[in-house]
Amino acid sequence: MKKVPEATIRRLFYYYRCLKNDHSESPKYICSDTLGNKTGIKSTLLRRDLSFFGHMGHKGKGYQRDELENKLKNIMGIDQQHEIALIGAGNIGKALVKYKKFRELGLYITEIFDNDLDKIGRRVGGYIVKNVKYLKESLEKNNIKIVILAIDEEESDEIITQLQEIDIKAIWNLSSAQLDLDQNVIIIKEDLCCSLGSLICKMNN
Amino acid sequence: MKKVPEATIRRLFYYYRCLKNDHSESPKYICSDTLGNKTGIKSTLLRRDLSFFGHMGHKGKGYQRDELENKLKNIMGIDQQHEIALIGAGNIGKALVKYKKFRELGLYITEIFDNDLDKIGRRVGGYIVKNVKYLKESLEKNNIKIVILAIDEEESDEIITQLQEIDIKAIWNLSSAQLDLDQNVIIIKEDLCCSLGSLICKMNN
DNA sequence: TAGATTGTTAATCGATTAACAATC
DNA sequence: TAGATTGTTAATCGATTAACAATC
Repeated sequence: MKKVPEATIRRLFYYYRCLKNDHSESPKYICSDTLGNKTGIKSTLLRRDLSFFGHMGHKGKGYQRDELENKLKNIMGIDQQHEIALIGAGNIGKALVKYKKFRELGLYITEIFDNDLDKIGRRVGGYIVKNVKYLKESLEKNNIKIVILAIDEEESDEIITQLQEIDIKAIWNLSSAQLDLDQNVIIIKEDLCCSLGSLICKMNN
Repeated sequence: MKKVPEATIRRLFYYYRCLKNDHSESPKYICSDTLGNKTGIKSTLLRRDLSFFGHMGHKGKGYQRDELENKLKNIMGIDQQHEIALIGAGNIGKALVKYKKFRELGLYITEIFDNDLDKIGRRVGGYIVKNVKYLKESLEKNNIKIVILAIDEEESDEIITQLQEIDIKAIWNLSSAQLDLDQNVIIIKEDLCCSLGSLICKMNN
């Protein structure tokens, strides 16, 4: 099978969410034009995206809603629950713990770590913030393979060194730190400062 | 002058931040190889990016640090302060108000709005949450042209209609709502659910 | 059969990389 | 002058779009 492009992967979620949120249910089928309009993605691109995963539609009819929703869920791996560890119990970290929509996707933050003694031991969204020095031990014990990194730059070096020693599969990096880990750890970087900065820059250019 | 590519704009901020945070100052010049390594961007791409804005470097020497930092600041438009309005005083919104790094860039959230009566009137990070029905009035009065949208999906339709009537320049859309506004409003969408969802999807593919 | 719509192939567009002449 | 490094041009890569044959 051909390699699925990065850009396609990012769009799968939009298709999925649109189907999930659209409870009008009644027409059993939805065509690429309709789903494309709702998600703001051209229908031809949508069809191409979906075709990477085999024949998902029905010629002359469109895509069967339930079927497509379930297939997408399965492809994205959110048909099962995932436990996630959060490193950094600052403002952003705390907001993420309380963010309901992750849970709707079966994504649960069940461990919270920080290196700030003021934060360790406190309760955030029902979980007690642990000392980051127990990170490795705790992730291995609970078999957690996904990490959200929401630390401040100042704390980063120490924590990045620790991360290198743990067998994790994926990191959602919300910090400004640049991670140079093992090739086979999936990393998505979401740099809020950079994003807002780009907005101002675009305004100016 | 040639149109600056989207991708270039996003990278300018990395170059800028790297220079700003690197207080080792001592060598007056930094070459594209060094700055490229620090930011994780190939030096040839970096040079191409910068060249869109004229001759920024000095052949045989590299880029003069202060000069480049200031030019970038000027190009991005963060050499002056910007006031920003936040719509949505939920978990994410509150975290953004308290986020120090925006202020370091001269970006200040000075108005906060919500449509939830429980939130209106409360204080978040020193500012009182206003009723979103005063949005237009308040932004015009204070001449605010930049909006951060951090609302829940449920509230979105009403608020988006309101946004259409206001003369704003840029929106940083952290909600899952799809905005179809005037062509000349700059919009950057940062969809946290989609981003974390893509991470799980990449793990699976 | 006629109409609708998918899935695929080729063409286009945009972004990155490689190569290197210009020049400090 | 020799070495270093920029800025630019051409080549490559990857993503989107247009066109359309296949088929329900």
